[in-house]
Amino acid sequence: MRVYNTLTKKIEDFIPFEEGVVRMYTCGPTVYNFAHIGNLRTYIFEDILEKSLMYVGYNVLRVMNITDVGHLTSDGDTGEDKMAKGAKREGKTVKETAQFYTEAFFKDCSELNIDKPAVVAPASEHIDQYIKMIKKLLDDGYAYESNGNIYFDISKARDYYRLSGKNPDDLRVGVRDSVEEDAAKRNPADFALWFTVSKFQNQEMKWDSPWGVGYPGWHIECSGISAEYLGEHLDIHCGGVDNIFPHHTNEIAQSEAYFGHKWCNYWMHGEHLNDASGKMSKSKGEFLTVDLLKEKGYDPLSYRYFCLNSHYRKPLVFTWEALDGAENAYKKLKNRIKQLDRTPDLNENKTDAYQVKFKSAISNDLNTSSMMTILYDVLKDDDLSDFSKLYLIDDFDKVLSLNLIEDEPEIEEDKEQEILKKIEERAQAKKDKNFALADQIRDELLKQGVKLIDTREGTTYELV
RNA sequence: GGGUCUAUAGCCAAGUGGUAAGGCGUGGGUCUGCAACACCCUGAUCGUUGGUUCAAAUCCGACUAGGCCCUCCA
Repeated sequence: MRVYNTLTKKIEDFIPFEEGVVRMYTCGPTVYNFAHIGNLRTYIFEDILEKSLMYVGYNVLRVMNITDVGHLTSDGDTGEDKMAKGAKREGKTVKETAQFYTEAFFKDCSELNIDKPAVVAPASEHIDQYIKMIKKLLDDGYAYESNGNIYFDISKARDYYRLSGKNPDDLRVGVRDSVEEDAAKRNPADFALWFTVSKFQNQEMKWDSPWGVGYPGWHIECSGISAEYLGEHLDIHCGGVDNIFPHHTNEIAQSEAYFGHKWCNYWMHGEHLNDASGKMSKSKGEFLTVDLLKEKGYDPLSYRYFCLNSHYRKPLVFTWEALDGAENAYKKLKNRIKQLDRTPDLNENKTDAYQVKFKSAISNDLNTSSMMTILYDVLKDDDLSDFSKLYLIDDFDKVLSLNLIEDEPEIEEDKEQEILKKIEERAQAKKDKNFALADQIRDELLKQGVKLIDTREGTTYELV
């Protein structure tokens, strides 16, 4: 399997530390509001990655954090704490808010067929782990205390900027107006590991620590949780591109300082979903959620299809027109599959070749678009029995997760008789050229969820 | 200002040096009482411009346009 590694900026062979096992960490959501479909794009990518790894034979150990402790509300560090603001808006405690949006997040995921990682770790439940790490970083001289807070000294880190490719001399502190410089830091680029003093004294969630009552910095959360569940070597770390700097950069600095060796070999980042005006955000433009798509009558899986037709490392522009196209294509695809004959008749030597092709699409840095093409090739192959097609589609769907094959809905005996009777009546009406009656019967059945299909061999039906 | 990514038909998109996959849409057609379904046909020389090469969408340079990041947004 070959993947693009942000660390080396190259597509390289994937080799895990332990043969056959992949330790994978994915940054999870901050649960102060609903996720928008742009957020979800990244989770779709990670889901495809996990399933692809399993498809080619790896055992995947995957961990995701849930950020439920204080972070800031706006893009800069002004404003209220995100969690606190969310809670206030809802008239709930921070904990209740976190709970509510965590559930909402996983509900969205499930509608998009995104599997829940084996371990889902709320940041607020791993404070001891962060304290343990921070202590060691202080002991080893990587961190220092200043004005009540603990900071990481980036000058001690090995090649701090290597993930982001940035040049420290060119970084500007406070490029965005809303960002203020923290005078307590030795180097403006140092970052906080533990706060006891901050602009947000009204934190609802605070914990005791050797340095006083306070709360952890954002970055230590992922390093801590990852260390706790996945140990000192990580194979793949994922997230959105916006996390490359500073979040992942800081994670590398902390974790490697803590372990004393290289920590994670592969860094993979999902590109953003943009709208016509650029980056999608919760504060601007239409707030696109899975629920909104459903309200507008879309199948959430049409959005998954839309994402799979593109590549995770390419920015994708969302328009309703594009989603319409995806929904149309997705429905057509499912419809074609539905019409395949399920009589067992497997053509093994032919299916193998397609599976090899599919694997090579996976190996090509998760080329989902090619995977889709192979799927269409299978459907079009006249030398393949319907059963073989279904076998392959079912196999590919382990990665694609588009519910391509659905069980035939069970139908009761007398209900079936009734439908067949109606079809008879309609056939007679057509014979008599009584098309009004024929159409009426068709409409009535459709209202009951029975769609008639006229073919040369006669009329059949399907349940919709 | 710096970093980074992207640029292929109306839209999504494959392509990793040998003369442009696939999907959606559009238009035309077959089938049909009509419709739906299905099926057939239908389109681009690859942002611009230099260069390397027998050969470039594919490699290198410049330019143009756009996205994202530069302290807590996936």
